Amino acid sequence: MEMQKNYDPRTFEDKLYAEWTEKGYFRAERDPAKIPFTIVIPPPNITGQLHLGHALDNTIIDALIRFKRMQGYSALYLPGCDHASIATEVKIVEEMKKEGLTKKDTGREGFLARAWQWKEKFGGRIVEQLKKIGVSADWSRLAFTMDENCSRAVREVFVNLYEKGLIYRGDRIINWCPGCKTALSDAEVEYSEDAGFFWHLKYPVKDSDESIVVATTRPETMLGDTAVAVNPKDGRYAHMVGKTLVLPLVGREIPVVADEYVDMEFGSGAVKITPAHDPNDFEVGLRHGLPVIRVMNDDGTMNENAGAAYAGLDRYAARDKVVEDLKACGALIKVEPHSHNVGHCYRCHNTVEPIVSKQWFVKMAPLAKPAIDAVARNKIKFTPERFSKIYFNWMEGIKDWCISRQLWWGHRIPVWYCDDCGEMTVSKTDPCECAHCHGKNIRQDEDVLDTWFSSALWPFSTLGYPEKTEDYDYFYPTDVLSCGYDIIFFWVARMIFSGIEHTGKVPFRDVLLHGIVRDEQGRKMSKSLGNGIDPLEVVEEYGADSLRFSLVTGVAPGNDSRYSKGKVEAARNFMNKVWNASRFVLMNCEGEAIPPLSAVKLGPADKWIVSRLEGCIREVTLNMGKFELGIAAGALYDFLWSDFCDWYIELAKSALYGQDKAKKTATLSVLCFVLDNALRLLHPFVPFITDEIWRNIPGTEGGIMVASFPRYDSKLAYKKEAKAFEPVMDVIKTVRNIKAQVGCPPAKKVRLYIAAANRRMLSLNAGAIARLAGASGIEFVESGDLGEKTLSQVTETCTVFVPLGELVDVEKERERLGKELERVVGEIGRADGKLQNRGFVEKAPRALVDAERAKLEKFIEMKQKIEKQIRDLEG
RNA sequence: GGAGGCAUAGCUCAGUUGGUUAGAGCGCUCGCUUCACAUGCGAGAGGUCGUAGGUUCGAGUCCUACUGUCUCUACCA
Repeated sequence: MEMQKNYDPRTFEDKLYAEWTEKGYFRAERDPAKIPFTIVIPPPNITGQLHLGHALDNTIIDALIRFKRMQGYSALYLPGCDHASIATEVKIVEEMKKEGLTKKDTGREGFLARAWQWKEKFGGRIVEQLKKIGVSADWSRLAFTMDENCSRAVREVFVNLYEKGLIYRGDRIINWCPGCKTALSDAEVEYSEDAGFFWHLKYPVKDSDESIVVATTRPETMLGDTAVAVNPKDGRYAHMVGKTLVLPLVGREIPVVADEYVDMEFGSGAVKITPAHDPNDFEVGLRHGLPVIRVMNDDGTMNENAGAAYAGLDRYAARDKVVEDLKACGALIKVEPHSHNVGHCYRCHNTVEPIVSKQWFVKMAPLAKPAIDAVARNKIKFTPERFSKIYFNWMEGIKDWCISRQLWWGHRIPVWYCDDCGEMTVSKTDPCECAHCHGKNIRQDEDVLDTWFSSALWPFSTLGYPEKTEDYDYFYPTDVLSCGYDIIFFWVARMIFSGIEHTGKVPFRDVLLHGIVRDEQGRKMSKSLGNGIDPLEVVEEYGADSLRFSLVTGVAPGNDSRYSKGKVEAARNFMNKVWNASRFVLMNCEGEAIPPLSAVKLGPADKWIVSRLEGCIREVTLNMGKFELGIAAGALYDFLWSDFCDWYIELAKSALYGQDKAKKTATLSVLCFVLDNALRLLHPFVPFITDEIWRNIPGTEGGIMVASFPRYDSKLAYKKEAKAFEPVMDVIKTVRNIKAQVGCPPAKKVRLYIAAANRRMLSLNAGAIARLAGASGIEFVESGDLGEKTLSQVTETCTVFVPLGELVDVEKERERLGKELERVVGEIGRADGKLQNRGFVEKAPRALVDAERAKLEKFIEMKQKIEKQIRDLEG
């Protein structure tokens, strides 16, 4: 094969991917002779395109899958996409808005038709993008959260949970997004510290001069107040409990109640109670049988319960008017700035409102317990381990999960209401009559399920659940779940309790978490900052392998990382290095018969590199097993660049260009052996370049991705021999060092004298030493008494002497040093003169004076060194 | 309020169960158009491992406190 001088991934990546697909390398077979290894993709949303987070996800997973596949497992990487109910719906609504359309205009059917079109377009695009980065997923099993299988699983799970009493419908305080006009789960709310105000309000006691002061950050909610609460232990208010207050503006009479919830220390110690618009107040309301008065509409405007003066006003306009009116009637005592945490919708970022609403919930306590146990008993292991604490923390305090969404795109809730008898029919299949009265007047619930409800089933719904399919039997439970730590709550935790509840098994044994890929300055990538990186552009410029390698190198599990062009360039340079080392090996193999390693006699250098390779195989294998991909990749980088390229290839040149035919053949055999193994080790990380090169190595057959992963073997460790070879490298390094110290060009040939206790290894490799150190000849001596001036340096095993005359032309060197000394002395004079000048020292900026002093010191030091060099030269 | 991460070279980060002289990439300095590669080669400079204690024969690594910083989580109206 003719290899180009420079690595150019564009010439082969697409070609190879097509070939892999065509040959069916990605397809996972249910082979009873093999052990299955399964990872399901964290399904990307169909909302847009791939970002670096996906690239990282998929690089990690693909590396693990390729590793296991090469180790002989039946490795299944199961790909798919998520319908992303709310996220997609928001996007489609935005798109429609540009055309002047609303959901009302299209109606449910029309909207869903549009959504499916969207899915076709963007779902397909994501798949193409994943292919571009080399993902070896089994595309024949491509799944979608709303495809037939997954939808059936959703129905099955919903109905089973309902029948067990673990799904219920009720009026509860939920997070309402007035932008998306839907309920949200707790996990879907993002909090941020926003600047606001604290309004202190005075509520008068009925038929009395007394009053009670309460404070609020949301004054408009006072229109829905149905009580004021104080702590039962609070002596200040003991006499007030049971009295009646008159709610300003509204005129409603509300009681003063005593409740433990109230913190006596905070504020005035009295709290206004708005059961319909605050989760804590709702609980207080339940305990005291208070009315629940909802004063806000779904779109964030006030409703008729708020009173004629406010009905129809937006919540913020209503707030202003309420404050103004309270002020006018003297009920507003004071206003103070107050910053507090405000919840925002994770999709549209509007401020969410806690609102009482009739929604569907999953009862979490019974589900959380076994899910906690599974991790506590190590049936599921988090990597890094610290995330199990975060998981426990969340699971132990978990509240019921609000699963209904007032959206259209998603799995419609499988509940039908009967207009005749008023009963509910909950069914896995669409019923045509009421299960209770058999009436035909049934309507399906309008709402859909939280998108994470279906994602929670992903590891088994994609494998055929609830059917007991062959895939399910063979591949479930899956092995590793890898994703970013930012979706532990949304996804990982829910898969764990769902898997245990519905399949009786933990859905995976290992959870491998990675961090967030940030921008060069450490900021999160986001649309609003415009600092996002399109992985496809990186692939276009540097190739998929460089992107993949840069994403996993120097990164520890669970830690955030920064993307930078520099890192990708470093990875690209490494690819180029591998490319050229391979080119060197293959060029030298041309026209030669290469015997296997076992058929040749290995020299010291050969055993050294084989030993290093063995160590590398060991390190890579063990670290892949521990999910330490960064360490594994780093080990490969060092081995290939330093050990193989910088040392072994250079050492090999003596043999390759020498006269000893057997030695040359043995060297070629070693070069091929090491390259073959190194490429196979590297393949999980950088699949394209490794395959492109590997197939050209003499003796290899088929594609590298179905070749076997190298096994470490202590027979190849050659520990003693590798150690014995080190003095050779020490001598070479020492000579180079001496030359550099005196400014002798590395290529200039010098004679060497070596005093060593053990000469055998050094003399055996004299040719290599001469070549790599740039020596014209090597002579072994007993001591340093050589009868000529030399520079010497001591290594661990010997002393190296280089004749001074060889290093430099003494006359020329003396001249050069003289000039250098002259220059430095001049500089000293200049700097000293400046510093002697009082005006400069007193008036110039301090930093400038300091800098000048530093310069002077440096030049004086240089002068001394040069003078010493001249003295040494004179002898 | 609760929890967790991070703090190591100028910058970005590795450092696996505690164990020789703490590493890499980029940047910097010096020298190289050496026949695989200038996307390169050789040689360097640069670190009191955040602070203070403790455990240990031995601490970047384990423990405690503190400082700085980031994140998650709950929420006090």
